[in-house]
Amino acid sequence: MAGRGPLATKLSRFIPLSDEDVQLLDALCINEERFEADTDIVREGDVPRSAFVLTHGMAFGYRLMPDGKRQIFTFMIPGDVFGLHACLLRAIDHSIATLVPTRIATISCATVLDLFQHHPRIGAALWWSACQLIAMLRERIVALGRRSARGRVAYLLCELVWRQQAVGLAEDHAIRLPLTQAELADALGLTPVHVNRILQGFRRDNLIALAHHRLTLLDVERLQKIAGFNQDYLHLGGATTEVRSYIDALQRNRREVC
Amino acid sequence: MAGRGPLATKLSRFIPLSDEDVQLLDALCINEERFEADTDIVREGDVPRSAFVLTHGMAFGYRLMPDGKRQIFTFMIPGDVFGLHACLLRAIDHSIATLVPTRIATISCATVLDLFQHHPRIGAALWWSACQLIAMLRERIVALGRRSARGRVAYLLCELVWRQQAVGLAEDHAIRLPLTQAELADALGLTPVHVNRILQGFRRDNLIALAHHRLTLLDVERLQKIAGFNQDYLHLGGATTEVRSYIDALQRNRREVC
DNA sequence: CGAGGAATTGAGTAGGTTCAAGGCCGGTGG
DNA sequence: CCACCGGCCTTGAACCTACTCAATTCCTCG
Repeated sequence: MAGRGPLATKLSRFIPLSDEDVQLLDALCINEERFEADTDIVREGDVPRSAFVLTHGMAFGYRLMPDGKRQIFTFMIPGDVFGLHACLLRAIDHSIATLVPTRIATISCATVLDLFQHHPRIGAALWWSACQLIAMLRERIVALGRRSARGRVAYLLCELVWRQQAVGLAEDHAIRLPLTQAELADALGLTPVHVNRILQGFRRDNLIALAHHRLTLLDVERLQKIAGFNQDYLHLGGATTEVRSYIDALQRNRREVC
Repeated sequence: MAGRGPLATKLSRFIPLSDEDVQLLDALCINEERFEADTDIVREGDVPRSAFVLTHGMAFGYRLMPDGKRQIFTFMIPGDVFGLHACLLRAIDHSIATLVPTRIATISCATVLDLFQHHPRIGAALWWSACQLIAMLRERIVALGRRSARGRVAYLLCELVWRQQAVGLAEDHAIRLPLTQAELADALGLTPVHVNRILQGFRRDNLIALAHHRLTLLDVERLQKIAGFNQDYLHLGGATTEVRSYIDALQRNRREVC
């Protein structure tokens, strides 16, 4: 794990990567672009040029409504790949902005295709990360559609902590949370005022500690119960042995051809 | 277009397919399994065996909460591919059920991988359909998070009509809509009672006609305004010429290798 | 023709919003 | 070092959208 970049760290959750794989993934992240906090990386209507890997910092995907309301649908943390699917489209249908100073590596569409064609193991791992993205979107829909405000807040806090744990950025259920209550509200379909009241309640009940952009989950079990869910949807278990051996076979074939 | 199956019809929206491609896609759909109405095709916790193509009928993806509440996040119509991303996972995190008698073709995971490796144009088109799925999930999040109940209903009715138009199943903004108001409610995060009142209002305002499971949008423009959106997110415009030529190049390379 | 699910309607309620004001805190400039 | 400023957090009170519960009617299908 030592010296390994966040992308390799994240993908190795799914399937063990060879040294060669890790080097390749780390190499993809060398050419980083730096963005200030509160800056758009991608804007609705842009023509897709490439996929992105977030290596440091934090960002979010959002859309603005005609009346100015904002909905946030994803938070990106180090190791997250995004825009992978959009390469084929005419125009991006949403915006992405940073929350803090953030570094982003770009991967050209050609490189993406090359990875899928020539590096089955990495391709599979990227595919898996897309699964995870889709599962998170589904979970958000469930939260917004059928969970109470308390349940929504509990769910989002758990998700953010679990994801950061998966890339080694959390220690003992504590993470840096550079979000305002307004941003939490825009992610959860609530108003900032109401998010505030709920966070107050959680603090009073000793469920969380949250101050100075630092969040600690004090009672994960009870939070999960409030949210009515568990972390299965993040599919952090890694590939089954069948899938692994299948992918390794592909990888061997590939090498023999070359 | 004549004689072409719904999958080929849908994918050719994105990129022109060769006769060979069409034959291949149609062949994938020959082995259909038939399901009754109101039957689970996939259940939460199942081990993924294959991807699916819905060829006739209609289905939906949903999740049940511990307290029995249900959230529907996707409706599948003919031509839709699903489970494509799940092949790599240990367990499916949601269920899928039919609304009406439905036919489903299964595509083994191996076939999926083969399509991506050996048929770049089809692979790209499947990729595009995944983009569309993701975009629809995002749109649902926006709807549940930031649209009023009226806006949500208007949005979903438009989406269902537009999607059926894209596979030639709608005539003049009219479709078959085999949903109960309870199912609409579970997709929109509302109660059946409230959905009912909103539909009443839409009928009174001559926005829609809806009876006997047949829906007609009488004033799409006004509905769009109520929903505050347009159909860009479905990415029905097809690939740009650059993308097309790039994919065609891949296809040629592939052929030369073989 | 009868039965059961779906649609419809009404009345009362509640969870979350809106509006508005005040307090805290970190950063900046003198 | 302190004073000021602006953004964010916090709190209160009134309001409203959508929910709940319950009863009635309508369809559809056997």
